[in-house]
Amino acid sequence: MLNGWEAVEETDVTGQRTLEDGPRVPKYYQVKKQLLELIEAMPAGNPVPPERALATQFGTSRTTVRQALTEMVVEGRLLRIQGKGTFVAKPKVAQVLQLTSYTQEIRSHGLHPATRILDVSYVNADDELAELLAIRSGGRVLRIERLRLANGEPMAVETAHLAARRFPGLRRQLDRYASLYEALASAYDVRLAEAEATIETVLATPNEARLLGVDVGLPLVLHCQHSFDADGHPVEWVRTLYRGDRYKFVTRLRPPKE
Amino acid sequence: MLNGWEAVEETDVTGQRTLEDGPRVPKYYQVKKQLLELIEAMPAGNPVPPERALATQFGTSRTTVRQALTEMVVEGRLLRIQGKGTFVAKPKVAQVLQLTSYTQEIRSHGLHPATRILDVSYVNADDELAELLAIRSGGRVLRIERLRLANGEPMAVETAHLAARRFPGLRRQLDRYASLYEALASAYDVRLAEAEATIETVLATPNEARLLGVDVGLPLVLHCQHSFDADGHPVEWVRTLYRGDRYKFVTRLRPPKE
DNA sequence: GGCCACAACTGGTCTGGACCAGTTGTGGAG
DNA sequence: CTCCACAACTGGTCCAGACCAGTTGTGGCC
Repeated sequence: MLNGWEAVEETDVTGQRTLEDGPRVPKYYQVKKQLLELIEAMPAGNPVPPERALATQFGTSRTTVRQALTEMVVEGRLLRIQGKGTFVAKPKVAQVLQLTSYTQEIRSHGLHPATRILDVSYVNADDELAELLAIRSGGRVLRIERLRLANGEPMAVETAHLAARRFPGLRRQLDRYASLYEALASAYDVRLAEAEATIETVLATPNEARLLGVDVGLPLVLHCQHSFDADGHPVEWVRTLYRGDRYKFVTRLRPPKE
Repeated sequence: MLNGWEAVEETDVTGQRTLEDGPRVPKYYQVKKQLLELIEAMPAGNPVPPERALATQFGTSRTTVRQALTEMVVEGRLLRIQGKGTFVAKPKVAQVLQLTSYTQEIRSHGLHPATRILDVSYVNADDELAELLAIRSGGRVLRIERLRLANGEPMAVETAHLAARRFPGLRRQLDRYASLYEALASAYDVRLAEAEATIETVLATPNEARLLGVDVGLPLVLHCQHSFDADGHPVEWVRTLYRGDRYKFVTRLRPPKE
């Protein structure tokens, strides 16, 4: 009777019952279905019963409950915080795939954007990066690592790479302007005209998990963007890790050119 | 000595050793790092030692090894088949986000495309679908569910929805042409001009897992596409589930219109 | 009321084991 | 040689338990 969860009627989960006359469905998936029904009418932020209570309620092991909960966390339906509990998650943010600044994008969702600089340093380009930035192998590259937040909450880790030779003194210019794109436009008269991007699923390393405030192994969306100016010269290569549980992406499609 | 794996020198995993003077790193993550090194020089298709052998080799439990392997499967580095074993996976297919047919797209990767029709039926549109297709709520919609394969291997499950009223007799026309888009062009003089798409991470349900030949809970990429003709009228709404371990997506970005 | 220690609670990791489900190999019979 | 039954192997699911790590509540002291 601690949180009132014990008062919920006990549900028997029949692991062997099929959903659609097909082969057996895992027991944890049955638990997931029932949990989805349970949270259906709950507003974002609403607490969900603790794992141990759910295990008792469903008459199953905590491992099985955890597996169901984990899937719902990955899909962005639940938010799990060690020591605090499990809560119904906010809807995903729809990120438009276009060349715009993070700040503008987040503001368009009515959220308050913030950025924390994690590291700014010069590194030497390996073969791959050199080719992307059209510099010689080993050339100097400015590397800017940033944590992107919305309403104080980490949403993405972004690492930008720009050729030092093309943008001399850029590191110092960063202090004068509100954003990298503003610095490029004002100090170097360079604006992004086009980019090529790839998107794929990766899992959070311990480092990334720490930065984003998530558990190790949570699926992230890796977005790598290769940007060009109006003359077609490469400007930057940016690698961004978005929380897969917090984002959906929107884009416009056209037929291929002949 | 069954497969020669026992001859590999035993590695001691120190779960408490930190990677970068930060907090502890999970033991399974250490195992993952070592497995990544192990498979680094292996070609696609190469077998990986069985879980039980790896558990012995690393001096850890099978659960811990499984957790590491699972992450590598999710990331598309390994392919796991029940009863057979675990193998180094093929590189991801880079899918360009544009309006083109599945067949053309797969062929451009030098793979052999195939499509299996799972279901073709008329359904009544709910409010949301009706709005997407610009028909009244409850109106008739042709629903086409297909399994997309490459070299005989399932890659995606696709469900297209089109307004029956706009395309009378489309169901019968499907038998005359090689693809839906060809049928639309030839029988109705309709070509897709533009589409709006969303992309997000979901996990395979038991049904989807069965169709795609993967395990329940594997992360998939959900791609929902709302397509229009040259006059801006909606043509279709398509929901496609791609294997997140097999695909990366490519797109072109431009600045937003003022 | 504020502070602190401790207990109780929460989720995260790991162990060992049992059992299920799919694949492959082996031996015997025809 | 082929076929079949069975054993051994593979990965998938589930259990119970222990322990770790973070959060919150409680009671006692000032």
